[in-house]
This record gives sequence, C-alpha cells and structure tokens, in this order.
Amino acid sequence: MDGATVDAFDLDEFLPYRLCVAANHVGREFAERYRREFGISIAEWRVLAHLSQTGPVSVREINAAVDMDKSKISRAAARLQAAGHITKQENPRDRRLVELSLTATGQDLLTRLIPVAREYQAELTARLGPDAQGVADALVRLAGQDAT
Amino acid sequence: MDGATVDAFDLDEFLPYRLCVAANHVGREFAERYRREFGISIAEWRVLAHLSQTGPVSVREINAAVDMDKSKISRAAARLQAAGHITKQENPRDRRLVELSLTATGQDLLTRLIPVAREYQAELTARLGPDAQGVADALVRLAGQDAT
DNA sequence: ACGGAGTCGTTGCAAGGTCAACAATTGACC
DNA sequence: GGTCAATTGTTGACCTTGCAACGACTCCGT
Repeated sequence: MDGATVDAFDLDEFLPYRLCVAANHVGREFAERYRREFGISIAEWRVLAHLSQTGPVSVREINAAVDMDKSKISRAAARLQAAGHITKQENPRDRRLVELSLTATGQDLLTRLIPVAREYQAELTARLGPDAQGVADALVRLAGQDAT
Repeated sequence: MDGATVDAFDLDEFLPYRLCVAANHVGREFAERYRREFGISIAEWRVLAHLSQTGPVSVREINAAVDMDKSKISRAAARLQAAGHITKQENPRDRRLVELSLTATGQDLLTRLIPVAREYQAELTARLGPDAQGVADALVRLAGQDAT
C-alpha cells in the first residue's frame, strides 16, 4: 500500500492557497518593476498612491484607508521623506498628527509611477479576459468584513 | 488649491492591491482557525496536505508542487517531526533525499484537519456565489507563469 | 485649571520570510 | 576509477512584518 491512506486533499483546488499564490506572484511581478525602475517598495507605492488621491494626510488616515499597519506606514513615510518624495510636518491644529505631503519631485515620480501601474492593471485585466470585473468584485467580497 | 495636483490613482481599484488584501484576509482567517484548533501553521498545513495526496515525498517534490521556499518546507517539516506528525528518513536509493511520511498521529490529525478546510472552502464559495469556479480559474491565470 | 482617559506616530522586539552559503551525496565525463 | 559539476536539504545572516509599549499630545469632566 502507498502512504495515501487518509482522505486526500487537493491543495491546488483550495481557495486560500490559490489566492495566496496569485497574490504572491502578482505582487512580486509588480514590486520587481517598481523596484527596478523607481527604487521604491510596495509600501511606499501605496503611500504615494494614496497621497495622489487625497493631498496631505495623516498616517492615521492612510491607516484607515489602506490595509497597512501604522508602523509600516510610518517606516515607509520615513523612507519616502529621506528620498525627498514627501515632507512630514506636524499639524498645528493637532500636534499629534503628522501631515504627509508630496514634494515636487514626489509629484514628478507619481506622474511616472501611475502610467506603469495603469499599464500593469491593463495587462492583468487582459489576462483575465471578460471576467475581469467580476473577479475584481469577488476579491472585495472575499476580503469583506464579516458577511452581514 | 488642494494637494491633488497630479493625476489621482485609485488604489482600491488596483488589482494587485485587491488581491493582496483579499489574500491577507482569507489567509489570516484560515490561519487563525488552524492555529487555535490544531496548533499548526499554514506552512505545516501545506506540507501535511501535500502528504495526504502523495504519500512519502522528498522536500524537493513538495518544493516543486507547492509555492514554498525549500527552507520554509525544511523548517515546517522539522516542526511537524518534533510534534510527532511526520517522520523523516533518508532515501536509501539516493541518500541526499529525505522521505517525509505521515505517522499514525499525523494521519489522525489530517482526518480532523481536512473537514475544517473543506468547510472553510465551502464558506468561501458561498461568499462568492455562482462565480466561484470562474474566480478560482482566474486566480490560476493570474498566477500563471509567463503567458505564452 | 487639573487629572485622567483616549489618540497618534514612533520605536523595540520577537517571529517569520528570503536568500545565499554549506556539507553531503550523486551522476557524468574523461 | 577519479574528478568535477550538479543536486538536496539544512543552516545562518539579513531584512521585513506585526504587535505592544512608549512619549507626546488632546479632550473631557470636574
């Protein structure tokens, strides 16, 4: 007899596994482009992307909007500041808050970053074909906070 | 003027981001169950699941089949051995290889592990509704090795 | 005005992951 | 048969992440 004496479980069919593999692969692919072309990490990219939408924001707001620990945001912001892409200054109305703002070079960087992201997004949707939107919706349902 | 002087980019619509969030959420949810109920990690679960399909295998084979670094597999196997769930013995035909085999208690563990995984899978597919299979297929397309 | 609870961002630390050496072993080629 | 490249699994070094504690600060009730 062989060793498969218990119920076999096909890991390849297991959704958490597939999800993890897909996320790792895509994340790696994307991170590699950004690292090579621009020298920034995913965490830094997320902070910049959020800033492109909102203008100056606090760490707390990014934390609420983006799925990242505040320490991760803090460190990413420190690196972005060291690279001259953003500035950090305390909010005079509430000195606990830090306002993160894009510098001119940060805005320049974003204008180069965003087309690359859009292009990659287009590649992925092409890879998915017509179901792309359905898949995108499904992902938010999977990440959804407790079904109500 | 506000700070959004550059093209805004909506991170929420970005597939790599959604994918990462979904994978993290699902992975966490699942890992939590396994940790609480059985005291094993995802890496260990993957090794066990693979063993349930194949019977005794080498680290190399798991590495080829499962998306995990060989060092990660090696350490997971060491923990599983310490816990008495598997045994490691060198392959007499090729003494570089290590054969990982389930022990009786490992098989028992698997018979309890697998239903929980199946149940969670059912929950997820329910969350996804009728598109579930399409989403599952899409995930492998996203993880697909270089489009040909 | 004061004290205490609550919030914000940073930092320290432990845990986990990745990557590259490394010893042990095998197979191929001369 | 001997040597050298290639493979396998483990280990160590390094980096990142997640969590909790911390100092600084605000706000509320008294």
